[in-house]
Amino acid sequence: MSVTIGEAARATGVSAKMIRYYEETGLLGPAGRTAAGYRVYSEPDLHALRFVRRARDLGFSMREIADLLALWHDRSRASGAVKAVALDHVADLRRRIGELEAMARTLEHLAERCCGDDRPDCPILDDLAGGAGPELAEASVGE
Amino acid sequence: MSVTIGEAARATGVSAKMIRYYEETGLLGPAGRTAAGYRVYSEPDLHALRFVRRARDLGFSMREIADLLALWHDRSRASGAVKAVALDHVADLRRRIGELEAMARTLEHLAERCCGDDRPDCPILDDLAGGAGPELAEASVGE
DNA sequence: CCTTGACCTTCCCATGATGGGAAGGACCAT
DNA sequence: ATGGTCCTTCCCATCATGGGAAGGTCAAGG
Repeated sequence: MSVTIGEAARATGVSAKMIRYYEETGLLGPAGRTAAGYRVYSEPDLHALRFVRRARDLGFSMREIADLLALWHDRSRASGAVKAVALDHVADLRRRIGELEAMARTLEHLAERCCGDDRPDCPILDDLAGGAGPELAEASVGE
Repeated sequence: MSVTIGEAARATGVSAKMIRYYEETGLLGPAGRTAAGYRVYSEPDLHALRFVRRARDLGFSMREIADLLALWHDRSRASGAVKAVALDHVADLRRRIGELEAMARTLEHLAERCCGDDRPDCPILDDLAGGAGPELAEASVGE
């Protein structure tokens, strides 16, 4: 019925280190203990660990996961509240994607113009050194 | 000709904190000092700081920036070496973009199916709780 | 000359999520 | 009883950045 932290880790894909950390920071309540002080996990505990694991896979921060766990445990929650958390997170993901995309595009443009052979001339370094630089990134984004 | 760290920070967009950190970690050589121990920066120093700033804006890690600085200072570098660093970084950016994109798509699919009103039923929480979950993310990526 | 305010110095601490590893106790099978 | 595998707590590192304290410096103005 109850398993040790190592078994819980294997069963949920959350490392023992992280399980202790989640407990320490209050994301999860304190685990049960054996007489010898070993942590023990029952089925509902494993369920919560899998929940956290899945939320982390979706990129939620621990703060957001704490909110989601509270909503999960609140049977009278409004689904709109959950949706709001999810969509906020999506907006954050989209923003980060946009930033990375702008960087990637700028670098791809620069790399295209770099012959990439033994000669030292390099538009990439020229850009970094402040040549014509910063505007290109903006232009690339809007393109 | 020479400016203090605060002026260098304003002139390059790199915070004084970070300028000291770059020096401490060896990314940049030790700055000159006044008799009183104040750091002083000349035009070439500011140029290097702008280089670092621009590279960070493009998402390069400090390790990569160290490589780029070395290539910049090496007048007999092969542009192919610079291009390789840049394209490695682009590949890393693209990989991260793909991961975030998969998360965003999964969440958007789940949010679409969530009515988002006062009722408690919520496919988002159902998914996190392990309902039908993990496969959906994979499917979304390949879609 | 002295004060005031803006600046500089170093040093320590925090972030967020994760891993590594040491020292020591617990448990189980032989 | 012994060895191997687990558990416990505690400390440290990551990566790049910021906050802030305690104290020295400098320039301007009274």
